[in-house]
Amino acid sequence: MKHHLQELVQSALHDLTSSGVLECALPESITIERTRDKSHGDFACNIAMVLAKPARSKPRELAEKIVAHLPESEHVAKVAIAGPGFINLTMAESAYHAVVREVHESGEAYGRSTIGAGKRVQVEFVSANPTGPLHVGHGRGAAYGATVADLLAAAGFEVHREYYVNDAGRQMDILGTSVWLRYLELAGETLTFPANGYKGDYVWDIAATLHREHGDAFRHPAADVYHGIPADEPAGGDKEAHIDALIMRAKQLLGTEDYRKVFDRGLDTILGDIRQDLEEFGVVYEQWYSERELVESGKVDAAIEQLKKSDHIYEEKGALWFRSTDFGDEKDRVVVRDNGVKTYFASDIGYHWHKLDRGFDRVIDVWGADHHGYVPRVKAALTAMGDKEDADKLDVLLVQFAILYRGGERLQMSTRSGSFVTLRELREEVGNDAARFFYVMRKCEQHMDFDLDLAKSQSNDNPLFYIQYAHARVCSVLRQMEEKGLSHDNGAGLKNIALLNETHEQELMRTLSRYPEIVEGAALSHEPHQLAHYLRELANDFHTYYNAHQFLVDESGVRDARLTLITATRQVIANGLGLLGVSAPESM
RNA sequence: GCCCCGGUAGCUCAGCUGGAUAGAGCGUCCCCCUCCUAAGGGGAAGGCCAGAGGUUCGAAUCCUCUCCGGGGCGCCA
Repeated sequence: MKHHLQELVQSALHDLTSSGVLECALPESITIERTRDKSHGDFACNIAMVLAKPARSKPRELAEKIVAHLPESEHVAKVAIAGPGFINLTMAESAYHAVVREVHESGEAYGRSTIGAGKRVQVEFVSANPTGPLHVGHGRGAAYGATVADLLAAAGFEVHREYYVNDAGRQMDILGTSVWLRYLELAGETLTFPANGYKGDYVWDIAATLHREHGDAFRHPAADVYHGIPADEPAGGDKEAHIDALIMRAKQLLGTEDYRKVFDRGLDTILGDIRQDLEEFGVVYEQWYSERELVESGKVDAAIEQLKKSDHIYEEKGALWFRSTDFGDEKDRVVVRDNGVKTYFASDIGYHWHKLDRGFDRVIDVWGADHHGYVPRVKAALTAMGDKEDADKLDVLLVQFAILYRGGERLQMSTRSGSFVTLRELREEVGNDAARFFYVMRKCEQHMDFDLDLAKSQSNDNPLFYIQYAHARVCSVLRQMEEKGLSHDNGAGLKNIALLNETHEQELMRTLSRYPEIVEGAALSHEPHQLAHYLRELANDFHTYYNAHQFLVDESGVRDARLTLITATRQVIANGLGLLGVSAPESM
């Protein structure tokens, strides 16, 4: 609908320039907006005011010329010039009738577009270290990333969803070592667990499995394990040095092969749990990209070489530094530590370099807001290795924290307090639908208060309930219809569509017509909350209509037309909820 | 100290790529079931858009400064 109007104005402008009446450059796109106030028609165009200055003309005079050249359209009922020079357009009722027809013809595809033109977009999200189960903070990134990806797909982009698995590096070694130490305890050794180790119950579970499968095969006397290890923090030492030494000892005593077995048992268990958790949450990936494979393929080294070649690497205090300050970062960054170990940043340079190499037109990273300081250095590396254009292909979307509330009380989310922290627990408490919906109800850069009681409530305080109820109500009406021995025919409904002349019906049709614009806008701006808010409005229009009018009336023409309208509404609600990863129940 | 995000109705938030009288839900008050789910609907009250400057035909929206919240600034990942 909007695109149609843009074309009309475009054509008028074209006429004016080619006939020499208008002598100035035309803007790339013409802004057509929905009016806030119905007395201004359905759409407003500010083009006359925008062009007034370059065309050295008065806005209203220019508007008159444009209006005079607007091509005829069966869908436009009225054109008026108003205020400082707005061109107000009123659509014919037939335009809205056409929308209802289109909803039924397109079905699940209504709202999808081709504006993405098949451009390849990679969306990388969650990517939590597989050192423990996902917590509620990851949940927001999961819901947000998955929805952005689905919206982009609906807008015609070719989307590649990816999880970057940090299955290499020090944190994973700490996990492996933690598992081994717990295993030793289960095998009967007595030891003091390191302050910096992973203390969650899941580590015990993994250790138990390991012990069940391998018996005492990996057992070594605690005295040997701790011999010569520097003191831990509680004993007045450095917890980092302590755990690093234990990792070294584990590798030494177990040997490469056995260490890998212990390590992989931890990794596979946790990663399997994460995959299952996400899958149950309706979050699926095209690819799980392994950091270990990235490192082993030599891509990280190649990236460092590339930086060396272009003279962006220098050595200082035994470490290798990337001169990121040349590209606007606030300080230079270490890529290889003085002990020869590559930093996480080094892997990330290799990873992002490879991302661009894979030919994506755009690359989106969804990160927690606490990583914001990390953005300039990754962009710096991409610029250093390629050019500014490469770095510009990367969009980093930062997601702020969610704070959980229950009974008006803020929940402590520390692991220690034992109060609920994992995504799985959240899903079990409020359900997948509410979790998905509430996570994306707010802009990602907005700090979010997640009210658990609200998410569970069955009333219109709860926007999700309210939307799902609208869907269920339509289904209920159809069930009632069958009970009355009536039947419904969309074809007949569409033939009688002009009978829908109640204000509530026109309102509802207008809202339905906005859906494609909402999906497109939400996709391009990476803002799922726009869709969530829209669905609330649509549900509101429906509930209002439901209260004001009876659908199952005796007159079959009106009845068919009304049922056609409400089933179209049901379709749009289902489509919208589908994009948010939420179900559309037939009864509640 | 530097950087990022936020500050809009009593509460939670939309609106922010500048547009016409600033919106929604909750809460408060009033009203609506002989009728398809009242698990719903309608209406009212409620605002110095944190503050001060600037840009312009026009600013909640853009720029600068100040104040108040939250987060981040490792040879951690």
